Amino acid sequence: MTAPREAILEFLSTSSKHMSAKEIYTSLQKKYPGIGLSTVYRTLNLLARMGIVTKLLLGDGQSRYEFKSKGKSGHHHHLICTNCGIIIDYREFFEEELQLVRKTEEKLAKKYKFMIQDHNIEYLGLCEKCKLKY
Amino acid sequence: MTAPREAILEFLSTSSKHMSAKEIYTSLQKKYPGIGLSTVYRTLNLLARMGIVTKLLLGDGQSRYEFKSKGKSGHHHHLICTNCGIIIDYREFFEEELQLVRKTEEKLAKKYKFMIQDHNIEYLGLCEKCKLKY
DNA sequence: TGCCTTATTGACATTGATTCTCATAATCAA
DNA sequence: TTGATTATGAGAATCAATGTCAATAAGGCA
Ligand SMILES: [Zn+2]
Ligand SMILES: [Zn+2]
Ligand SMILES: [Zn+2]
Ligand SMILES: [Zn+2]
Repeated sequence: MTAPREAILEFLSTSSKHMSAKEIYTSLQKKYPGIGLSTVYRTLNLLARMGIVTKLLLGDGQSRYEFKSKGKSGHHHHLICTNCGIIIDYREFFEEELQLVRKTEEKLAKKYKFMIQDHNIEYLGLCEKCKLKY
Repeated sequence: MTAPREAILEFLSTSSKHMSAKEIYTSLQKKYPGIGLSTVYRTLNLLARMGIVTKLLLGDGQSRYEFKSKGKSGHHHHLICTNCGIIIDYREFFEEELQLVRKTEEKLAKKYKFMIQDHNIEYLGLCEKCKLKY
């Protein structure tokens, strides 16, 4: 763990969610001048490969990253407005939902001989504001 | 519906899945020379906005598109190898999953005042081959 | 049918996020 | 220290996707 990496990880783990690489880079300049954009990208990819952060692909032209906090309180899925791009983290799973995910993972692992490591579930639609404007 | 649009839609609806814009463009050149790459992109975005094709963001640097065939036999979710990128469409555990998706949609719609239009569910892991090489 | 308005097309240029390159600097185990 | 190894930062390069714009095509109407 080097200083730039710690700075990035520390920032991600305390910041609000779903930041782009450039947003992270800019935010870090204030407290950590001199850090390079390349390092931000490299570190984010590294942390993603290590399973410490999640890389989100939301179709707005840039990847977004969020710290993957452990435990039930951290894990969540996304509700995304296809018009304005707002992202809502929701954690109100049905017990059934967790059970089903586990069961599906098992079945898929067996049938397709995959080693399943993660899942993404997202719902897309229009948020309260964008609903009105169609 | 113009000729280029029909060509793209016809191609997508009969081709194998998950094609990138450039792959679609190249494939069409054979049967439909003269079609422009811009037109391919414009048409894919149009069809995606119309809900006729699905735009997939898989993190390999380019969007992929698949025809969204109606009915239970068409709708599916994805199992993706994070190492080699292979994508498996799975359709089998559908009844339970569909019920749960509907129930979750209702709950989210009410709580967050969203109008939910679609969902993505994907499982990530290592495929049979990539499992061995870690 | 012929005319006119509007939408679409294709070639090309441009943008912009991400990755690459490479010389310098930090890390770490003897 | 010392030398081998890895990480860094500045800038260049890549390349998917979008924008521009003149030329075409579509579609409505007399
Ligand atoms: Zn919105
Ligand atoms: Zn989130
Ligand atoms: Zn694989
Ligand atoms: Zn598919």
